Amino acid sequence: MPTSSVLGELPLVGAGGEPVLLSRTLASHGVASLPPSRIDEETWTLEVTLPLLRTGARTVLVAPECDAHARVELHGPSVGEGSRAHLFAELRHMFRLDEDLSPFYSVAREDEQLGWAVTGAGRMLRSPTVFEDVVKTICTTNTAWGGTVRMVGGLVDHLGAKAPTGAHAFPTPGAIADAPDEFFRDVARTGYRGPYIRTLAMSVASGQLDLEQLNDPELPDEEVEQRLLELPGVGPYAAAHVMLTSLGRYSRLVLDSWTRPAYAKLVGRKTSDKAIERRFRRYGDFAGLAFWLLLTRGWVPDDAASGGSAAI
DNA sequence: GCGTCCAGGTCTACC
DNA sequence: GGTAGACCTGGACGC
Repeated sequence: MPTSSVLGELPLVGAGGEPVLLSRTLASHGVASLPPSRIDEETWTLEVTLPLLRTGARTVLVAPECDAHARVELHGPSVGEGSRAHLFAELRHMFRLDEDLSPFYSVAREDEQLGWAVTGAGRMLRSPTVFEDVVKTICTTNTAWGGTVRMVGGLVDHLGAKAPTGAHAFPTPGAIADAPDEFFRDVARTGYRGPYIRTLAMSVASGQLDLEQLNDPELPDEEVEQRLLELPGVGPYAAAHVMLTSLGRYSRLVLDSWTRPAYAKLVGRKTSDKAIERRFRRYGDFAGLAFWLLLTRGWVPDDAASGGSAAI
């Protein structure tokens, strides 16, 4: 076990003063658990390796402390105040603590199927960058989950900056752009997705493409979706997934090989995509989030989601 | 152990 | 605009 020290507290409260459930946020979607993150579903802790501002990376642990905040621990040697502030800024970004989910909770509170969510569910854990989330989402397309884990793990373990713990951060666009064809084919085994990921990384590394601009709240959903669909390897599923899990845009429904059967099981019959979209239209800008929450409620036992300290 | 088939989402060519 | 097939890998299955 690496030596560790307490770095500080992460408040579990949204921008509107609404509660943030650590367990629900960590279990918000599968991509959140891909390297360089690791989620322990016994203790509801997040271990993640993040790049520092200049060089290197550090591994931090976010653990339940009480309903009001989580405890943040640093693995390995201590860091200066600048790096500490940077790591906290990254964690606040990942937990979307700048987002006010109160408008959604106002809708959910009136809905018998979603009322349970107002205690702090619905907050999607995101990566430090949109680039990371887009690459990970491309790695989820047209493959089994094991393949996604292998591809992302390959990128992280071989191209990401190394922390003193031996763990690696997610690689920079430049590191991915510089990787040879053989790496994508023989190591990460990304298959036909290799050229997509590399082209994307080259565009971002060169400055030709700024994916982080998609965080701009002034951009309408339609434009965000269009810009995502223009990226190599990103189709309707991937665009909806990035909008939901990374960009805080909840209007699009993620319709894929898991959500369609899961919804069919829930309602007892197969339903067309258009019919599903019609049924969730009443949730307006939160249609995608409502759909997602209905399908994933069982991912966290209700007793584990009842309070931050309950999981200890 | 080997070969075959299938699932998975996106892209491209074709109608 | 809609459709078919290719892309690539891992897993399941039969022999």
